[in-house]
Amino acid sequence: MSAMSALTSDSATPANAGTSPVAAVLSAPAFSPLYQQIKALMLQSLQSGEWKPSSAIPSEMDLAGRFKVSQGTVRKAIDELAAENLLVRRQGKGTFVATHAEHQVQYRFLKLFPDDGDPSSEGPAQRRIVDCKRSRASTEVARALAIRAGDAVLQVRRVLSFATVPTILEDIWLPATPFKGLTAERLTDYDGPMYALFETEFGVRMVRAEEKIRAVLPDAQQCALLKTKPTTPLLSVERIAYTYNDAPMEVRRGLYLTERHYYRNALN
Amino acid sequence: MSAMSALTSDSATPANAGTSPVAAVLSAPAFSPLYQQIKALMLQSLQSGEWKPSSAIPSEMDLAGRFKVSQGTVRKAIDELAAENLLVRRQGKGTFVATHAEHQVQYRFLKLFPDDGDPSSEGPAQRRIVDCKRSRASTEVARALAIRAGDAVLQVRRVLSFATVPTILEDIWLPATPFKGLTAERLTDYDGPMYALFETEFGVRMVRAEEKIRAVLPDAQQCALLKTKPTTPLLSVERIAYTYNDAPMEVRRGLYLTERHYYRNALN
DNA sequence: CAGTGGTCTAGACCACTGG
DNA sequence: CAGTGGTCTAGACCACTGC
Repeated sequence: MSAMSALTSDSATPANAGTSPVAAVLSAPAFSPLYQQIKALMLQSLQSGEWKPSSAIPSEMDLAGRFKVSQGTVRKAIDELAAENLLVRRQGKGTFVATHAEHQVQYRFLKLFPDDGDPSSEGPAQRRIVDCKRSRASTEVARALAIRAGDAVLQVRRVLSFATVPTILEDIWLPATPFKGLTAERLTDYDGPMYALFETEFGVRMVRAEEKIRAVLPDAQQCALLKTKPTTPLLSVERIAYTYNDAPMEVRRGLYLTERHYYRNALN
Repeated sequence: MSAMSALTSDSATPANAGTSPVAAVLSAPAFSPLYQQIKALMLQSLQSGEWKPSSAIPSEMDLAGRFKVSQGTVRKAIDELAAENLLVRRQGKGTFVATHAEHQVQYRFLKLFPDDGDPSSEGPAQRRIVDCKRSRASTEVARALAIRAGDAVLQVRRVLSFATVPTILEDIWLPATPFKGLTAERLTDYDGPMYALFETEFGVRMVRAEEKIRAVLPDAQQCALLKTKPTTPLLSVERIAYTYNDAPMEVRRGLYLTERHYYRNALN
């Protein structure tokens, strides 16, 4: 039964009934629960674009039928995807593909807050695109983006100001191929988080990121753009952002002025 | 049946069967799933010290019997407590109260890593207690610790060095009452994370923390302790650490030298 | 081998949303 | 009202640990 199922185990004999011959031979157990397999299949639907950002995915009962498993198993797969912020559950409405657009929780990856802790107190950020050009990847950028040194990249430089005070200077490197057609105009005209534009215009959804933070002093050019003195220490925030499958899709280096702001982090 | 149960709903009629009269009157629904109530009860056992760090809690079946609910409901409560790092599950062995002692994952709250990313490359940190004295809480410290300004606090200053290079200067404020008896000797002699000592000696377990990070320049005294120049920018890391119940139990201000290290953060 | 946590099922009912 | 996610149960079997 369920001969067409792409899954390892049979629905009539749950959970890899009787360790498979393969597993018995391999030194690595390679045991994978059913819900992990369903999760992997759902990830493919997200990655392939079958399920688009902000749209609803099939109901739990639908998916249970499609995958020939019980609702509870689908539930557990969705639970994990929701915990990773790939899906959003809304009781009574359905389960939706997460997005960087819409919602209050814009700027999900920006951890800089004004001293009073209330982002709304200073209104929306003013964004100025300083530069947007094609260039070639340095060895460092290439390594971070998992491409070859010298490959084409798009390079963006911008300044974010809060309450008219220049506060963030960012240099951004993007692989040229997925982001073909990105221009300064498009960045300037778009009203919303940059990652939302990446989703809608280029089908690239940033899923997670890692940041390395240091304290630095700005050089002359950076001082000019941020209108600071060369003796004012700044936060250097190096970010690598990843799409599905842990594929790096952006390198970003931010310089944060922390005289009236701080970088907030929660330790659990 | 189950007349002795401390829970809201009856095991024969699951999940608040028929919205309670109280809830119908109150404007706030005040609906709480069974597993949340079990979770709260388990939190009490942790908080009261009935279940001690690193020891095993009763098995899921035991708890299910004790609370007169099914194993699945207990499971969901434990799942959440494990996700919050309060419990640790070990298949085949049991569920254990998490601790800052033992295990590789020491220094869970320290996010500073050497440039090569491998904490083991530079060996264990050398710790030097510079000072440990009784004093009175400033208004800032008092607010953070939820005590009154002028209340007694313990103040600790220490320097951490990696590969003999002074790298972290920390000022720590602790409420005097729970930490009565803490001395410089005890801190110096103890071999392990400070939070592990807090657990074993004072029964205070740090559960989570929040950090505010800025870039600063050191003053003369800080320069002397870290052996740096006054023009070397440093990371200022202000931490408030909380025990159970979101009760703040420590304020800490760290100065991190980031010439050969970086503060790592994962964005999800 | 017994005991633990981990997975899976089938079915029931509840809470929430929208037409 | 139908449809969705959310909770709860009862029971079965699997994977892992240690005696």
